[in-house]
Amino acid sequence: MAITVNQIAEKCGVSRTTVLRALNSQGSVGKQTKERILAVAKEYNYRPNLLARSLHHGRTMSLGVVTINVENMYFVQSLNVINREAEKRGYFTNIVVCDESLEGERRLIQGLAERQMEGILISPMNKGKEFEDFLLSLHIPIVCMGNHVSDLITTVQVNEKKAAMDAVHLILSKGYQNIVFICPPLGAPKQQNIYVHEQRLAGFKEAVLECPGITSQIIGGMDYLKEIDAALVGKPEKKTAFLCSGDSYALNVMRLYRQKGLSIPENAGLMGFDNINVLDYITPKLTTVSTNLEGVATTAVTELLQQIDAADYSPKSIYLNHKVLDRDTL
Amino acid sequence: MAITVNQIAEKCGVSRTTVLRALNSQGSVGKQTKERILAVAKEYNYRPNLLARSLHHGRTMSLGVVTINVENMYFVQSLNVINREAEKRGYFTNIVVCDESLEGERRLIQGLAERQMEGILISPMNKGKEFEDFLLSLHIPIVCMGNHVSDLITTVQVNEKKAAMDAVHLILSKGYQNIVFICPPLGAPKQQNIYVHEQRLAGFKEAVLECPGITSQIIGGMDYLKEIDAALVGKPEKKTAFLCSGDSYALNVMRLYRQKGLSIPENAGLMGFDNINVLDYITPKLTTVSTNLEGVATTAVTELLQQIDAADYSPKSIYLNHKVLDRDTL
DNA sequence: TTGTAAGCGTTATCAT
DNA sequence: ATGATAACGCTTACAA
Repeated sequence: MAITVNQIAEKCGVSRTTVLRALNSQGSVGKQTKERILAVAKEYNYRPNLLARSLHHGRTMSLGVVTINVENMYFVQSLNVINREAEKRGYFTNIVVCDESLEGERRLIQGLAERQMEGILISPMNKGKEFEDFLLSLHIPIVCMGNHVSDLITTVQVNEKKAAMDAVHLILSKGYQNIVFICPPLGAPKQQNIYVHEQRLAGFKEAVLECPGITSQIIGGMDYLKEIDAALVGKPEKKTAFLCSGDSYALNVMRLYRQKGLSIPENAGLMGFDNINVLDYITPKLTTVSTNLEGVATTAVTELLQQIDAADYSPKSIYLNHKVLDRDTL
Repeated sequence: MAITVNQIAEKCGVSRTTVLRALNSQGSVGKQTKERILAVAKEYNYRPNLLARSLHHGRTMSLGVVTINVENMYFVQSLNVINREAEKRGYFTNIVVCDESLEGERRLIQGLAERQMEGILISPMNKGKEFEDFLLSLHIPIVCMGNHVSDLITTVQVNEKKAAMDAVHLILSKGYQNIVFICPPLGAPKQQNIYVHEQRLAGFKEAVLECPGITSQIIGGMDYLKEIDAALVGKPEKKTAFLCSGDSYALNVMRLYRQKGLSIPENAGLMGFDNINVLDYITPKLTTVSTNLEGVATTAVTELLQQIDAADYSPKSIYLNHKVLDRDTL
């Protein structure tokens, strides 16, 4: 469709080499010839074929990013950061979305590899030995964000367990005596990677155990809204707070309470996780934990680029600091 | 890095042709040879280089999508739809984000073209003759969503003008006598494409003109929150509603009112545009106009694929129907 | 100043 | 059943 170097060469009656020299202004080309070549290139709107170029020198200068269903908002806000950071270093960013399918994620990663991405950023939904082997077998620099898959792959995350413990401590410091941990991903199929949520669960359990006299409960699965009522039966005198393993779950709880004519935090405390952008628009302001999505993304890109550049890179586990945001729902 | 057909051939002491036949199980290959080849391919994890393949037969089976700053939420929700639709037809989707830079948008489009995308989907931020010429000069199938750039490029949109008129009529039907149209993009640099918002403005003006006795005002620019107070001076007895050219602006107004201790819709009516996903979490439920983002996205992909397949495709203007959502803020 | 030739990895055609 | 050869578009030695 577009004109090629060869065609320009033919039209101008010179060799491709000369055309190249003219286009890239390197080496020496006769003034007349150069003008003629540039004129033709412009007229036919020459545009280099980057596939061919990449094929030649083995570099695409492109990174692949695999995103979960963007509607989930979690992680979406990292995309800008990733893009900006990569662009600074001269890389092109290819984002693909896997629409919450385990198999889809694998296929997309494979596709990115076949398209010769120089590195891949991923917040994996898959897990397990087989998936780990798959990733390793690609022999491509990879960095995981959040979910952990392998010690041989650099993972950037926050210390989720510690974060959950801090959350529990904050809740207790406000005088709550009953804590319900809401973690829908626990109901996900076993093959699915819910490392982040498992860590939060672990932190929750440990923190609660340390405090005798506190009652607690765990709700997993996507029907959590329906289980909330049952959870409160028999604890009339206890001050209850919900700790949700993700802000959007907390927002759903908030909506449910509103629908029932109850209010937060008067009738129950509420706390989320992640500090997603939409919270700006929500009232009351949700108490939550910032898991520094932007920071994780930036670090992940930096780390990925290092891995691409350095022959002797060795995989790391990087923990960014989280921050408890004490706002209005506790 | 990864092993190539040539290397397999060498290792097995056969020609590439034979290797290919074995890998693709076409043509006939000796049983022994085939086994040997497959074994080596598996051992070294052979993975076809799609750049090379594409270079050969001139097809990448990939679409490019250019997204504005994803934090804006508008349009983000289309990404899933686009991806799903493209995948159904066997296409790979490459998303890139331009981070609200006019120049960045151009560079990315160019980059996608150089990477031989077979078609490009875009909700353009640029406009004008020069940009139009740029797009046309690429000689690649392109479909615009929302913003219009050229009659020679298929554009999928809703009738924004009509939608704005419908919005005004709804507001008036509720007894409001003063309407403030809030449209921050009007303050954007002149080179920026704000076609959608201009259409909404036009619809607003026309609808208001038809109703004598109604007072109205237009606030443009990003400082709209600061101008709201001034706008209400001298209209104490008039029932006022804000019509915002985008849901997020409306959410900001809502927040402002809340901060002042006022409430919506008691102290003022409020209406948005687009029906973005986050509205699900917001109370009171924002009255708005659904501009069918998903529908636009689906249609755009379908149209783009048609354009890729059919040699005789001719550009269209496609209008999807909008829907006024009469909810709780009027 | 200009050109020739080989190569990147894949595929298709035509031979043996 | 297997191979040789050319081609896709671009780059880079190495000549002339």
